[in-house]
Amino acid sequence: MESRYNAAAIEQKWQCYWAESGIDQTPEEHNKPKFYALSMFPYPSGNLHMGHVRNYVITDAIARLKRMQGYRVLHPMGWDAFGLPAENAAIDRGIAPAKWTYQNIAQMRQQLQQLGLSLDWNREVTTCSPDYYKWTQWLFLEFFKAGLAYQKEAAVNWDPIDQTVLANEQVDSEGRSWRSGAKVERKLLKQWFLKITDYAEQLLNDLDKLSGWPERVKLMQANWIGKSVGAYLEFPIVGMDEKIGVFTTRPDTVYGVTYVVLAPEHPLTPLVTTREKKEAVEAFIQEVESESEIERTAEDKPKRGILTGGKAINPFNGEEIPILIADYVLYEYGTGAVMGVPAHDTRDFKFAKENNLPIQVVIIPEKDNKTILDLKDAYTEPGFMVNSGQFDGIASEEGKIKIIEYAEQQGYGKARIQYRLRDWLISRQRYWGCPIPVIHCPSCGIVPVPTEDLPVQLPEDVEFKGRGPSPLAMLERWVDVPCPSCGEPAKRETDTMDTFIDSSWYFLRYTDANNEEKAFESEKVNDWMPVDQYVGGIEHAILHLLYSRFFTKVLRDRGLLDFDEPFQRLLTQGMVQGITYKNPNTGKYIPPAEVNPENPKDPATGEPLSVFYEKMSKSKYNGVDPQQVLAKYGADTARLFILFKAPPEKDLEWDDADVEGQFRFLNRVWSQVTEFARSQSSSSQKTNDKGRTKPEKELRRAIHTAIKEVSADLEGEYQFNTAIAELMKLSNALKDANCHDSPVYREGIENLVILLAPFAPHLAEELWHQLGHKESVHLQTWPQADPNALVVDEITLVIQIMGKTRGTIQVPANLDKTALEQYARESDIAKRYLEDKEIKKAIVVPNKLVNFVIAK
RNA sequence: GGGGGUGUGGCGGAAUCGGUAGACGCUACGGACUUAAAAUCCGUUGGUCCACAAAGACCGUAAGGGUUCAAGUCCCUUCACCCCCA
Repeated sequence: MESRYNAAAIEQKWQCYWAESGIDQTPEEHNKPKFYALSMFPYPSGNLHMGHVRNYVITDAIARLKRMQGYRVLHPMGWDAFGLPAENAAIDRGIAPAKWTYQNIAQMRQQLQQLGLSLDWNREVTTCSPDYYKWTQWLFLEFFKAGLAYQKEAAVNWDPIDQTVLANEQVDSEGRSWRSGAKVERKLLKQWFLKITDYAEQLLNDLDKLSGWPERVKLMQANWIGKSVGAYLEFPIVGMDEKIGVFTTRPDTVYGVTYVVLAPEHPLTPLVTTREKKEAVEAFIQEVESESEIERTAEDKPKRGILTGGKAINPFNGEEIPILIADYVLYEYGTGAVMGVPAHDTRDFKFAKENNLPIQVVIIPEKDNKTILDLKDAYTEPGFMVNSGQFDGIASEEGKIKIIEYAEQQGYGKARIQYRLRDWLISRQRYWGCPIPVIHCPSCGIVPVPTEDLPVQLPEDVEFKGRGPSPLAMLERWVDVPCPSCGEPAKRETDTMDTFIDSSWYFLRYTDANNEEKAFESEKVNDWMPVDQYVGGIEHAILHLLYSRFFTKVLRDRGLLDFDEPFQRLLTQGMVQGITYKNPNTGKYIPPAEVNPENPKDPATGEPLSVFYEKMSKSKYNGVDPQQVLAKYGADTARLFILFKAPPEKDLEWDDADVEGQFRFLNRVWSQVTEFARSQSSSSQKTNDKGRTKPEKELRRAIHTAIKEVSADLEGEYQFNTAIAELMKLSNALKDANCHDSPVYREGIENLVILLAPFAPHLAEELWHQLGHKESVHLQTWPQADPNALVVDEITLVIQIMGKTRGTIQVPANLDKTALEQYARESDIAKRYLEDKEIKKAIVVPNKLVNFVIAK
């Protein structure tokens, strides 16, 4: 037996033991309630960082707790393994993406195992593995069959030097490619989309079912979906049969329309442009083409527009109004055209002022006060309609309905609900992703790859040059295939899928991870799902979570599963921040190793540095490597520190001194328990259970208070920080107790070890065995507080005068109000303050306090 | 601009219902042990005042006001910071 706490030795020992005994595998018995604990799976970059550690430690503590509380727990792990970095490694270092990825996975898996996570590795899921992406492809075809996957022309970010499509995040804020530095262009290409907009209403409404989600995440999703209720109105073009359709949330302002704006890419643009304006319009379109969407719509940028020379008619009043094109109107959004009401829309107001367009007031704040408003800004509040023909005098809210009714009667338009949410563009012109399983046939069109031919495997003999189109597109022997339908020569789709597709169903696969016949067995998915507790970063608040919800609803409608929402409860953990030193004058970050923390100065210039906590990152030199922490203190200390330092959803400031503090605590527990274990083996245990002494009663109360408090802290919200504080109190109470040879002391020691097990699993296991137990501590039942032990016979009564606490006295518990008031009146404290004062009334809170109100 | 959130000692953070503000930990300081140091153990640690100590008083949860016997907690106003949307 080691006499000192040797984290490295015991952690290795028990990790081996757990692996051999299979204790972390998902139980199959169905007599217990299920609990599905899930962490967001990592991208296998090769190195575990503190953010990962925090994520997985939180989920593991929950999984271990739930097992002890009698649940059968599914707690799996996998890899979000497709993505760009693997291709960059291929380009920069000549290593095949698959090889690079699998190497990283092996390394990270090993790092994860050192944390002592109770994961079922038999259910490991790797999205780049053919036995996973076979089913990603199969699911894509389910979407295709349902009419939810389609191709259309869409503007993409095009790098003219590398001749490739870029994702938005590969374009910097100045609109340049991260790799080539070229100014990114917008180009129309045929792209695959998933029709998430068909589910917009459900995705919005079902947010109400997610009571276990943080409000702000739900709010972010609702904003992202962006439902707006309004009208679709049509403006006939002068001299043509065509009409310009617009969406507006303010049909009540339609009499104030003084112009119409088309997106430059709008198909009507060339038709409405007059000969005189043609040159200018074409030049403008070219200019806009080179701008990114962000540049075009940024609020602080001036809105640029140009007259096309064409005119439209406002069907409500028959007025002719000019047609413009402008950069801020996007073709992909809404109808690609907007009506301009400068008097009542802030953006239109600015645009009209900048472009000298007329402004017509049609809403006024007060009904009969027709004073012409001197508009310094748009009036966007509700009011009453004026200059609106037969609608004059109507309140604007009512006017919206009236205008829509009228438009429907006259055939000018109709009510419409519009969403900000757009269909999900899933095409990526890249190699390291899941191939889209369709074949383009000159005679049959788009033909899905037959199920028996799945997966469409990624070819391995591929060259990566770093420029040009996707390597897949250049691989003729892979692209050229016979059409599955007619047998004639055809071509494979060379786009791969957005990696968000891979992560939109991995949580389903875990429930049946090794199924070779199906993506998953419905019975198993329905048994384990929904995920009871999902844990991950707030950065996924919108996309990943929305896409996963979308997938779930589609698969439900395809009859593959029978629930509406995938994640019952969501915990968004805060960032892990490192101490950061920055020279405020030069803006340079200084590595902490070069700084004296007592007096932080720039080693180069001697200038004082600003010191703060910021998200760990290489460029700021403020990262802490988990490997080094594990090597120095062990996993249990790291786990305890992370859980204790801050509540899980708050940011966590990494502080070595606090890590040290947790290490000390574990050392104290170690000595406390091992000393007890030693004394037990030499001296026989005394058994004087009858009539406990006062110290025994007090210690028992401390023990059961700890059980009660720790359990309460982990119920509902997971307040690990206060739970661990309770364990520290219990340890302190055991230390101060002077009944070390009593059975109550053993009760305390054993409960301390059991309660510690979810947080410091290795140490708890070792100590449990040292106490003479043969079975794992992780198989123990979570203790229940004994209500008898919590009974107190004396309480501390607070005595207040006029609401100010003046002292406390000890009185018997559970006295009635009269008795309490009596004790309080007779106390020295009361006597001192109440001498020759008149007590007007006494407020008594049973078992808590007595407050005397006196005359002034 | 709209919406949401946060603000408590030197620091991280505690405080079911309105009922002893500062649990637990870190830091700092003092002491014990040691030839010495580290480690460990013991103590003190919101501020001000009363020469010190004790006893005590007053102030104190971003700022100001209110409700109440009693406010970190409820209401109003203001400020600062963060996030999302535009």
